[in-house]
Amino acid sequence: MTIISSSNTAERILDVTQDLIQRRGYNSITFEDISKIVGIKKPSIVHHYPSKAALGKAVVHRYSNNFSAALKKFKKSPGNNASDALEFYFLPYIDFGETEDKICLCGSLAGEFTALPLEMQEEVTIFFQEHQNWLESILTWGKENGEFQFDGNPQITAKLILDSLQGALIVKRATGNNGHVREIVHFLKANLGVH
Amino acid sequence: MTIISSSNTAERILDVTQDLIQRRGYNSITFEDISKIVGIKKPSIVHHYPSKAALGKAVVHRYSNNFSAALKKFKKSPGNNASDALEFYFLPYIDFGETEDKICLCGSLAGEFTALPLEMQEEVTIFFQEHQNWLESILTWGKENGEFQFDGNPQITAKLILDSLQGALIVKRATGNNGHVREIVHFLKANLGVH
DNA sequence: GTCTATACAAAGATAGAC
DNA sequence: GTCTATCTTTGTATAGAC
Repeated sequence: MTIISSSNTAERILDVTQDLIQRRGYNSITFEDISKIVGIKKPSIVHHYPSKAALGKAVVHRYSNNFSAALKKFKKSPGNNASDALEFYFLPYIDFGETEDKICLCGSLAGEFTALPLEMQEEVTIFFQEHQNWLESILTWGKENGEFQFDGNPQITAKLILDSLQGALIVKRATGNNGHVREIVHFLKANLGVH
Repeated sequence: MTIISSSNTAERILDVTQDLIQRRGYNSITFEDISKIVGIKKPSIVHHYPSKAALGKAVVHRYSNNFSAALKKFKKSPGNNASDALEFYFLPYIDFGETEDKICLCGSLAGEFTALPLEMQEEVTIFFQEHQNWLESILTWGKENGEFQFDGNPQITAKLILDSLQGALIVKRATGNNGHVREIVHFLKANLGVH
């Protein structure tokens, strides 16, 4: 067992590809775009990832797993309450919303869902299901301990939060309104009775 | 001035292209895809629309204008109240949500926003701004006459409604949950105090 | 207004040297 | 692990006949 399990280049290819998909989508980017930014030639990408679909799948898989691991870890950490967890969940959306043109990786891919290789579709589906479930568990937790006050059940409330965050990112980018995501987050919190 | 201002083929090209973009996005579709469905050859498309960007712009422009005209007309019609108007607004989203894989045309394009020709970006921007404004006016109307009860101002509430509907469509398609959009619409109405 | 033929560029991918 | 060279297919677009 080696300590370094993958070359630095393989990771950098993932980083650059993820960034490009978040900005421009999957179908419009090419090996040429990626290779120029990484500073290698096209066949070097193929050496690390045998096809564009394989590269795409690796990118979503890493993103989804990193996200899930962070959520799971945060929820289990002692000293955090439901409000902290929700605040933690909002952070990446706020960050993306403050860039010029970045949206959630899976939000970007969901916009082209049916034009995606099947192996990528599967990863995107899992991402949204996990996020719905995690949010539902946080809302249930916060409602039971009195941190949150809201009508409706935690499941549909979780869906509304996820949908509105994903929607906020694409609408924000298309309208150029930099405060948009932050406003939505603030409004969602107010509607849960937290500040 | 002629009664028939464009050939039937030109319209059918728009119809097919719009449908394909709603299902698969802009960058993944080709003249070949469109021509096969319309039943003509590729150069015949170019005869009607000189470039893919011009065709794309024509599609968004027609969609956005038709949508705007319907909204404006409905609001002005005698006998309609704010609740009717909101219900009217939800209809296309519910319809898309009940298809296998269709989302809002502009939601689809917003997902690839920065990979779109500039002339298309401009149309998409206008679409979202007009919808935000129309929703805000409906919410203001309904709040003032007592039809709606909600915290927060009409502007941010309008944004939340638009964002959550757009987000609901992409999340619904990616998760395959057919009831998703209908649930969100029901929840949004409940939170405005209407049934 | 539609077609055949074709130009031209770009894409994903492979072979094989270093 | 990276490169040059190349293959094959596909995409947008043009020319010009019918």
